[in-house]
Amino acid sequence: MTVRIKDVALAAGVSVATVSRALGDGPVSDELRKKVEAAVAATGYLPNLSARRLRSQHSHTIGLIVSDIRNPFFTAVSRAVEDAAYAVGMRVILCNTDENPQKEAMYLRLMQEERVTGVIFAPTRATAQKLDPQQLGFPVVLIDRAAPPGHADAVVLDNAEAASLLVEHLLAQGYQRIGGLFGNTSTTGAERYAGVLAAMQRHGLQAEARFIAPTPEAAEQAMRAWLAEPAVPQALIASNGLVLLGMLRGARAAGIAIPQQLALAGFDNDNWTELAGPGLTVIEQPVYDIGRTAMKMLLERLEDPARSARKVVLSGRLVVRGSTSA
Amino acid sequence: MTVRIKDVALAAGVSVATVSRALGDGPVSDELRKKVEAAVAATGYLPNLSARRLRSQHSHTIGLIVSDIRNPFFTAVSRAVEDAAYAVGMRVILCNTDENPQKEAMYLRLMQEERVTGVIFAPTRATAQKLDPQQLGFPVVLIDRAAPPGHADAVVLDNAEAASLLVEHLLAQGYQRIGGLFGNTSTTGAERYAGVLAAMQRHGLQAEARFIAPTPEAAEQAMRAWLAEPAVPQALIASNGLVLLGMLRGARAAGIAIPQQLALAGFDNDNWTELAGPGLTVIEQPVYDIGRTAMKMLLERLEDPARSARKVVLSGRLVVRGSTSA
DNA sequence: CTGAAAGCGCTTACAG
DNA sequence: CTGAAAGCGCTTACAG
Repeated sequence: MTVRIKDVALAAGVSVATVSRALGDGPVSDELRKKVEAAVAATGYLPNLSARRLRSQHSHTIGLIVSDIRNPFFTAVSRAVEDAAYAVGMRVILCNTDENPQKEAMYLRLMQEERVTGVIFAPTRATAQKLDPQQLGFPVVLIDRAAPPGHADAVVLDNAEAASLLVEHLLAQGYQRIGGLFGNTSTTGAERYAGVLAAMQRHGLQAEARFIAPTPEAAEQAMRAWLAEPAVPQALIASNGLVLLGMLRGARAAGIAIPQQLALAGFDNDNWTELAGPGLTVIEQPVYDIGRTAMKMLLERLEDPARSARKVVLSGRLVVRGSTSA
Repeated sequence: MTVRIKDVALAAGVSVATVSRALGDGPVSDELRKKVEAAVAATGYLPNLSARRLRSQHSHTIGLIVSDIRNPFFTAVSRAVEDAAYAVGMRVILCNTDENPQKEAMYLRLMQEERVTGVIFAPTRATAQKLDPQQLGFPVVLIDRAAPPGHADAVVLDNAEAASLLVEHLLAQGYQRIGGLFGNTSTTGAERYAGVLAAMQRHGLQAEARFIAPTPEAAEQAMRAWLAEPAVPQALIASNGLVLLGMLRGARAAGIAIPQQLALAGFDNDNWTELAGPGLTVIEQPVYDIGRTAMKMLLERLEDPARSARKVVLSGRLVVRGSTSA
């Protein structure tokens, strides 16, 4: 039925070894290479990748494990990872964990069964803490979220710097009472809160933080609840784009005018932040660059498995819009 | 180094065949099954999926080929496909073609080399026309875009109905001179234009259409050019969310107030359409349902390869917002 | 229910 | 440069 390398060899009048070499980069005379190419064309041969992987012990496959591809941050990262992967002849297996440690464990196990070349992973805090790339059997590059120092390669945003940009901007606009909603499943939410707090404290101020599941739904609910309370901060910060979306919806539902009654800002320069109302002030992450860099680090790690773990820290860019103009 | 099925057999004191059966659904006595399970746990055995695929001739892998995962429509479809696939023990290979027939050909070839179980595909018009699932060697379910009738299974929106909903709404609002920007790479843009035209003609009216590359950039540019001309329609329709985004940006850049100076509507209920300005009137597609249905059709096709090609047509929902209130 | 053996389709030492 | 042969790690008839 389907044509195998043996059939090509027969058609070309050479051995299967020669066909294999001609298809790869093996040493083959021009004459035989021509014959093989003709036979491949004549038979319509297509190599069986499973056989190739089994025999060569190279899967040429990497795993990309994120919480939800529908988060525009991960969508963009994923596109970058796939571009970079296909460019070097690798396949990508995409997994959505929904911030669920059990799903993370399941997919990590799947990655082992696939004998992947490596994995790019945005883990929950719970999983990041007990992650041991050594015993996983493949290199891991963390994105967006960091593990304990020295544990794994990582590409992250400079959260302290970005939070500081946001806080300094808000303070310059005259806001003094600043708070925020932060995701509670990853290190990222915690780091961004820490950055906000540190920046505030440099000015002798406090920050009021609440931690929630990093979804629009949870954020909207928390926002409504907060806005119903007596003393709401003058400016609120969201720890990512999904939270920011929920907060905006919550503010609108509560009839709160932005920025007249409340300033709103956050992380992730998602499409809608430019277009909603007066525009939302955000930290733009270099999303494509994060994915591309993660892939690059993975390839470097494969080149040199022994080198010490390194963390690439990228800077965000403050995009000022109307949502924070007092 | 890595533990193979042979090692498990040795540890359990049984044959490799028994281990294989115990791991699968083969007939094994409770006693030996227990032994095997203990040996698997003790050795930390993880099956090699490449070997399993090669031997069993089942890849348990499906391909998902779309133009760009960053289009929220495909993002949502992809999530649905992946959920459904993992639920039945299948892997998904995601490919971005950028509406480029050459990339489409390359990825279809890759799918053949992967010996995929099937493919879910949103092809360009060029590729859809010459697509022959028979000689591809695996079943194909088209999404968003149709092929010539009877050629392949497909899950599509009822574009004529949706376009009609949009047009009737605009007419009811008092708009008579209606036009639009439509994507020129897929059947979808053409079908949505045809739907708009048909609905207009039922009222004895014409529609002014322009065809462009379905990207925000191309749409913004076309929009700016259009708005600089003397006679612009009273209401404009976008054939998808990316085009709509570009049109809104173009209108804003030109200082055109929506809906006061121009009504704007389109396809795809992307997040930002709810939040931008007065809100944009759109056709909401059942995005998750499209992905899930495509996967379901693929599984049915695998069950019954002989059944005739069928097309599932899903209805869109009109979401009226401020962008079309005269 | 169980095991020995063949074989899925390749790549890669090993000889020449 | 080329070929014959081994073997990657499994599953699955084939016997018993």
